[in-house]
Amino acid sequence: MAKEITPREEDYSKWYIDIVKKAGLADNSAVRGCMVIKPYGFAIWENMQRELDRMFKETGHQNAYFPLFIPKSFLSKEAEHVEGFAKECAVVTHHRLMNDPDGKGVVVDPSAKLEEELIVRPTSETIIWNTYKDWIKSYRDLPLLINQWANVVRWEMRTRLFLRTAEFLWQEGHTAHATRQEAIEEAQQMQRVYATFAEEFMAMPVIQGAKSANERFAGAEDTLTIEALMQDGKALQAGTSHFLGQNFAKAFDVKFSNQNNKEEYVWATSWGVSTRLVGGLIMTHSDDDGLVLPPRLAPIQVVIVPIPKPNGEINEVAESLMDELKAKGISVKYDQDKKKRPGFKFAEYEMMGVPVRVGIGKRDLENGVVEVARRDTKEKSQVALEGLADNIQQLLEDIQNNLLSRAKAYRAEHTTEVNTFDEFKDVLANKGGFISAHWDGTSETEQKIKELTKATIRCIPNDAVEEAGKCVFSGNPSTKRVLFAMAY
RNA sequence: CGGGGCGUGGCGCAGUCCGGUUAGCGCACCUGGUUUGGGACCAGGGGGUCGCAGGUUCGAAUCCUGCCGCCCCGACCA
Repeated sequence: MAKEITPREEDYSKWYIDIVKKAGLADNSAVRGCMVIKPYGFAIWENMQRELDRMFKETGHQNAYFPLFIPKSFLSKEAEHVEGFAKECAVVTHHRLMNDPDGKGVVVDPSAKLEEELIVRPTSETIIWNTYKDWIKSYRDLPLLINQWANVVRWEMRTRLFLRTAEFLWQEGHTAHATRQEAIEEAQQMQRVYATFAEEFMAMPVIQGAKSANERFAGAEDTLTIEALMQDGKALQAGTSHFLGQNFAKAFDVKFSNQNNKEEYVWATSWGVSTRLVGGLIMTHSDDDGLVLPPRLAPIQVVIVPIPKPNGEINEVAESLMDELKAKGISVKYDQDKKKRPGFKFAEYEMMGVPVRVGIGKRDLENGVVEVARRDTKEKSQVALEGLADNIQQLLEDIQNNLLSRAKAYRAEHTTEVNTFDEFKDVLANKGGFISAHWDGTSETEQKIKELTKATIRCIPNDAVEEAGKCVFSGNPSTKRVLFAMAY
C-alpha cells in the first residue's frame, strides 16, 4: 500500500483515484472503461447490498433474474427509451470464433452471424416487460414487485472508477400496478427507501426531489431522485425511481382484466442504485489520510493492533475483546502480523477507513487501559478495559452520527439561495454546492443556463416551499425554488 | 470525438533527445540478523521477450514506419 495521497486541495479528482486505488477498493482493468472491484471494495458493496436487499424485501419485493442479452428489436419498441440508450449500447453480432487463417490467434467466424443482434442490457425494462406480458393477465396478478441484482453495460465516452464505468453493478426494481396512483406511490416509496439507506447507512444526506423534463429517464413520465453533495461542491445523482406510466405496458402490450372484466394497460415503475454509491461514499467522508467509512458499512469496524507486537498477555486481552465485540455483532480484526510495526499498521488502517482502532500495549495494560482511536476525527483516548466493548459499541454509533451531521453541515454551508443570474454565476464559480433559485419551469431556460454555466437542475425538491418569485434567468414568474449544481 | 499523457520485473519510475559491454533505482517479495508506543535498519537473494509488428544498423528500450492499448482533461451520460 502506497504512502502518498494527493491532497484534495491540490487535485480533487486525483485524490479520488488515489483513495480508490490505495485503499484497495478497485483498479482499472485490461478492458477499457471497466474496473476490477477488489475484495475490500466489494465487501463495502456487499454490505450495501445486504441492507438494501433487506429493505426491498421489507417493502414486499422479491428478487428474480433476467437475461443479460436483449434482442435488438425489443429496445426499439419504446421510442424515447431507445433514443436515450442507443448511443451507448454494446452489441453482440456473432456467436463463434475461429482460428485466424494467417495463424495468428482467433478471429470472428463470419458464418456465425446472428440473425438478430443482441444488445448487452444497458437497463432491463424491455426484456422484463416482454416477460411481464406473459405473467400478467388479471388484476389478481398485480401488483408485481420484482427486483434484480445485475450488471449492466453502458458504453460511456469517459469513465471514472465507481462513478461511471462501462460495466457496473446495480439493482433494478421493476414493478407493475393496476392503477396510476399505486404506481406513483411505489415510485415515491422507493425514493424514500433510497433516502433512508443513504442517510442511515452511508451517512450521506440526500435531497429528495423530481427531475426536470430534460433530466428525466428515457421512457419515464416522472423521475424521482436522491441527490447528494460531494466535498468538491459537485452533486451526485445517487439513485433514481421512475414512474413509467403506461409507456412500457403499451410498448409490450401488457394488459390485465380488471374486476369488471375490462382490459387495461398496467402502470409501471423502475428504480435503481448502483456501485456508484461507493464513489459517493468516498467523496462524502474521506480525507487526505485515506478512506473514511461509516461504521454501518465498514467491512472491518474495529481493528486491534498489538503494540509493539503480539504476545501472550496482549493476545489474551485482544481475544477476549474480540469475543465481546463479535457477540455484539461488531466485525473486528486482530492484526497479528509480526513483520509490520505499529506505525505502519496505523497508517494502513487509516487508509482503509476502519472506524475504530484499538491499540494494546504493555504500558497501557499496566494501567488497565487501551488506546482507542477514531478514524473520523483522528482523536485518540485512553479507555479502561472495564466496559471497553460497550464503549466501543457506543463510539461506533457516535462516529456514524458524527459523519452524518458533518456531511449535513457541509451541505447546509454549501447550499446557497440566489436571486440574480450574476449571483448564480458567482456562487457557482467561487463556492460551488447547491444553488437554490427560482426557475420558470421551461426546458429552454434550463438548457440556456446549462450552456452558459454547465450547471443543471439537480431536482425540484419534494419539500420545496411555495413562494412567489422570478426566474433567476428569464425573470418570468415562478412558484418555487429548484436546486442547481454542477454534477458528476 | 477533440486536447494532453503514458506503455520498461507485482507497483511507481529513470534511461529514449545524442544507438554501444551484463537495462538501472525505490517500494513490494524471499533468507538471515538487529529492531519495534506513528509508515525500522543491515546484509544477501529472486524476478524483465523494454506494448505489438515491420524497417534502418555490425549493434535498437533508444532511430524510422505502422498498429494496439490504457489513463487524464473536455463535450455526452447513472
